[in-house]
Amino acid sequence: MESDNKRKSSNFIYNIIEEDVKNNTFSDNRVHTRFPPEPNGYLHIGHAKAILLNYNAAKKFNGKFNLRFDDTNPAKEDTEYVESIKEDIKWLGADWEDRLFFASNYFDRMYIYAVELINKGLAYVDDLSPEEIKQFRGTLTEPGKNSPYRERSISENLKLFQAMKNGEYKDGSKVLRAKIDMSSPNINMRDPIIYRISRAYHHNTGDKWCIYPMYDYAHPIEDAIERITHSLCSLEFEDHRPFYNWVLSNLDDFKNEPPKQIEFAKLFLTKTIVGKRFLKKLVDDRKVDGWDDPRLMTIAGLRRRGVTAEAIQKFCEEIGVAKSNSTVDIAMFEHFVRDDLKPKVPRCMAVVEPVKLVITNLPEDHLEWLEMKNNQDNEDLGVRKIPFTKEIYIDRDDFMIDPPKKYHRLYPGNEVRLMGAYFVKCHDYILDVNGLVKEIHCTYDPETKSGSGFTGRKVKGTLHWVSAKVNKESEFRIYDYLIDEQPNDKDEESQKYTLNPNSLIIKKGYVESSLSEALPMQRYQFVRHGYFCVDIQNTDTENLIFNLIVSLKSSWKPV
RNA sequence: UGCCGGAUAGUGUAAUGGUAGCACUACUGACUCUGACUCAGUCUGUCUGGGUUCAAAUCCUAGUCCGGCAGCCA
Repeated sequence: MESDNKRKSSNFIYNIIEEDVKNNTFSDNRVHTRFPPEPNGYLHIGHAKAILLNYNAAKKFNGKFNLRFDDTNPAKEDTEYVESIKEDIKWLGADWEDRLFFASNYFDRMYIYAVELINKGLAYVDDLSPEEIKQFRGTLTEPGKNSPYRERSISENLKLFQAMKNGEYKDGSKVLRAKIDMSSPNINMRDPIIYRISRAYHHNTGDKWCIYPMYDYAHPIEDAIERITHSLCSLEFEDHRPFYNWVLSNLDDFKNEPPKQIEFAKLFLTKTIVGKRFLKKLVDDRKVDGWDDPRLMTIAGLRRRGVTAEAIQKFCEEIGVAKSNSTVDIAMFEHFVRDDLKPKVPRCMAVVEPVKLVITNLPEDHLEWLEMKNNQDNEDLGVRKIPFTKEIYIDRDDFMIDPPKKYHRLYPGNEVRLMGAYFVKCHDYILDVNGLVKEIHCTYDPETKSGSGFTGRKVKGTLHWVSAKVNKESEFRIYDYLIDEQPNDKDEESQKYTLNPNSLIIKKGYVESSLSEALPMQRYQFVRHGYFCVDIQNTDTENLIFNLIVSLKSSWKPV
């Protein structure tokens, strides 16, 4: 739809690209984006925004999208993460085609470019210790001081840098720095370090290198080598942009059509922390069941929870993108999850907290197969049969002895509809020794059969139910937010948030017998409850495990 | 006390000098064999003060508030 398209197209990044295309800023009006993760952790919902933004920007302008691992710090990186990241991005639907790259594949060229900078008098080897470098850097309000090694000759720098590469110095004993301006008001321009010595084993290049380029130096080169046009990154790199441009403007290969760095605000969600430290600590402390625990907003966790890639895509499009930090209400995310699942999945009945209901005017061996549509909004999903018997289960909170006003469900003397079946009227109930309702006794009215067109009288409530005789026992994992209150950044930093002790509640109940053969990752709506997904690890069909994806909304508020 | 950003309903985001719109949330009501969905409606907004202009969310100016920056992390 045109208006739809127009609405989606309006964000400041698309506007910049559109302008560049119009002005032919990049030859042939090409557009080329990339997603550059460091393989040091799992991807989460915040990354999804960045991935899809890059991917959609390329797609929108008939451009290309690369996946590039920014693996310039072997101390923190691992192949395990490379694999999980590839899987997650593929699942999200961002297609890098044959353009999978690694920054580490450019190490040779980066070295040569560093030599070029030295030859131009734009880089020097510094022998200052880390502490000294810090001191010489100055502060936010005071300028830095030049290193005593700043004026070494080009030939000496060349020799020293090569020796660094050849492993002649200890880790941390020397660095290569860009020679810019120690008094710059932008600290990132105070002779930033571009190479350090580190003998860490690299997941890709092994022990070939003992010097590694720093992000600020490596990234513009990576982008330029891949001929990226628009290099999107998060807001905290805004201050780094001058150096990004400095690198490219001083390297002969990249003077033409250098990529443009554009910063945007990353995604924050209420009731959610996606910080790497936070996630890693939860996993390490076994507070959650691995990186793909359904309560985590990792891509893997969301996938296992049953959230669809389409829901995430739609959500990421709708939240838009801007330059101001903001926190999106988790309710918005949940809306798109429901919205996506609504027409797609079958609607069935499940009783999560069972209490027995006996239909006293039905014979003991009554078994009637009733036909139900699988999805009222999608006829393609067909119909199924459900067994109706004398004894059934309903959910405990659908019955009250002393109901409050406006309670539409079952109570003594009240009549409700059993979904897909008949009206039942409660005439009695039995309590157990603890005073808890043990059995509800009703009579049914055969004239009120579902689909019969009966209009004799109306009921206010319709209950879901499951036969007590023909059914499937199931486990329901009811998830809630991992954290109750939104912690501020400092809390996240110091791990001061409190975990919700009720983030996972396991309930045992019943589903319709038609779900007996449900397979892992199959999704359903359990009417009046929410959307559920058979757990991926649930290969034992004897014990079905359903993960709550998202509950249905409800305007019913018990007083 | 330095530099760089930012500020539009409760939340997120449009409007590129010309009717402040969309989505989510909340609340009303209608409908309902899901207290869902759907439909109808309501509440609520341009940070502040000046200026330019026929006309300002938009341009200028002075403030206020918020965020980021002093890793050999990215």
